[in-house]
Amino acid sequence: MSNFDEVVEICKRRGFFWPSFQIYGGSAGLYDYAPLGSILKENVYRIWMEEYMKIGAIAFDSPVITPEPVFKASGHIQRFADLATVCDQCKSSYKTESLLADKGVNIVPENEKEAVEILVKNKVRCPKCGNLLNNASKFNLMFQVSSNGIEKLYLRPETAQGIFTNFKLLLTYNRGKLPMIVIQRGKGFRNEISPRQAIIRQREFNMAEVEVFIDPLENPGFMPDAGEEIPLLRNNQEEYSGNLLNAYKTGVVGTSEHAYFMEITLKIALRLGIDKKKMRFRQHRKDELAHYSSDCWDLEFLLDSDWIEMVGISDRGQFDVKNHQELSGQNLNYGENEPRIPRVLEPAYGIDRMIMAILTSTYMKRESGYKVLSMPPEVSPYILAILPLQKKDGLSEKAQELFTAMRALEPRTLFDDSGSIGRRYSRQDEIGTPYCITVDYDTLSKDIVTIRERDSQKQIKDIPIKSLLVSGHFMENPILKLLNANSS
RNA sequence: GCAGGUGUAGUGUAGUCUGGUCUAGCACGAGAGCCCUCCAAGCUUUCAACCCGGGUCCAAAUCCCGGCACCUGCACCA
Repeated sequence: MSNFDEVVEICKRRGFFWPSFQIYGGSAGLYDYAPLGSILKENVYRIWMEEYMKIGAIAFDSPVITPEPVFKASGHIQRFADLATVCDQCKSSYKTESLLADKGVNIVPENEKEAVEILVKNKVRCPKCGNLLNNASKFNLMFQVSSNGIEKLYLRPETAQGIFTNFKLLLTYNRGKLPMIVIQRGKGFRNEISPRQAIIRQREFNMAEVEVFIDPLENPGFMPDAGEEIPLLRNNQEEYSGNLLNAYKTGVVGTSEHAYFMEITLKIALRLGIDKKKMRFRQHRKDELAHYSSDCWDLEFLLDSDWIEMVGISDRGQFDVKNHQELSGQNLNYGENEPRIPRVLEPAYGIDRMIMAILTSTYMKRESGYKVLSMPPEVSPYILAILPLQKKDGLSEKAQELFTAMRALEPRTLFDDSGSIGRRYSRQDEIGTPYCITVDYDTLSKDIVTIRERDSQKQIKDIPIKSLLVSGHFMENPILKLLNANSS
């Protein structure tokens, strides 16, 4: 079993995620977040939002169902619906556009009919078997929603357009000032031909997008600190390793704002517990850039031996706002004396992929073979488990009593009295709970408990219960500092 | 979408080739209990599966067809 397979096995068994609708045989590319995963996902979103609010972001939330004109303006109707050609001899399928490009025909056909005409006229053959090709069919990567039959509606493939279409209102809200950072979390939908690798490639997925609106005439003043070093792979294949300030200064990253948001992104990934040794930034080649993008750096994560895109930080320039202005006829300019279209930098986060990165980064096996998810406490679904040393002699009841009191203070608290104490610790290790409180005979006589830390398996004994039953986050309890000092 | 492979309790698997004591075995898991003063110990006991539909046959987990799902490769990945 690969590392990835082992993590997926834990996730299904313990309840991080499950394939959806299994009683009807399942459906490709759709996953449920199970009880533990649902909490984990919220933690990821919370941390993401916190980091952006620290730099002044404002929040937004728009519908997933979106009328057609929005995607006409954004270019998704044209560029997101590919024409596909299938060889009727060997059944291989191709993107019609690239077949034509290979033949030296640089026309993007508008519809099926035109595509067939061009294919036949140029005698395009199947690259595999040499058969003459004569068909084309439209494959839309966006899901269309049926409605009254007049208005065409789509499920959004990205959350961004909801923000762009509200640029004017958001700008007013922001007292007319740029730069303006708008964040939105939510679902995105893409009709993937072949969804794969559990929650890595789904048809419905969780996104967290940021649109940074910048005055094209002014320096927005975003400048990275000399923070963590990270490998950067440029689109000319040159590799650079350094912090993002130097990456900007040496011209590896084109603008200071691009470098700045790359740094914020790296900071979030590290806070989530994703292994720095398994991350890199990679710049898109010109031919792989999205239709709206002029430059893009992905934060990638190494999953077994494949690099997976987690975050795309894309320079969308004036593309979207400009197109919405043209198509809607609304004035979307910024500035009174010298009206101008803002330009946009977009960090877009694939939350499900980040979750997979967290899980595979923090997964480890003890020498005994037992498995641990050593997630940062703020990320793990539960922070605390209350465990009686044994079930008998009133220990279970005493633990239950403490649990009820603790859970009122720290809701991310579990109780478990089944099996043996070792088994209970192990269960908590496997779902990433960083701290266990053990109720033993001293608890009955002296109201003191033992705290056990997940990664080191170290314990501190003789903790008075009343020092735990204090308001405020459990994570900030000074007792834990003691434990961390002891275990290091 | 194409080609090949696979599909057995919550998880991982045995059995499939060669149809028949398979009323489907094992391990982990989960539940109840016993035992136990700290890292999945042991004991008793319970729960739980042949992906779905059709066909062949006296008889199908096993063979055939269709569907669905998963895996690998190709293509796709805004």
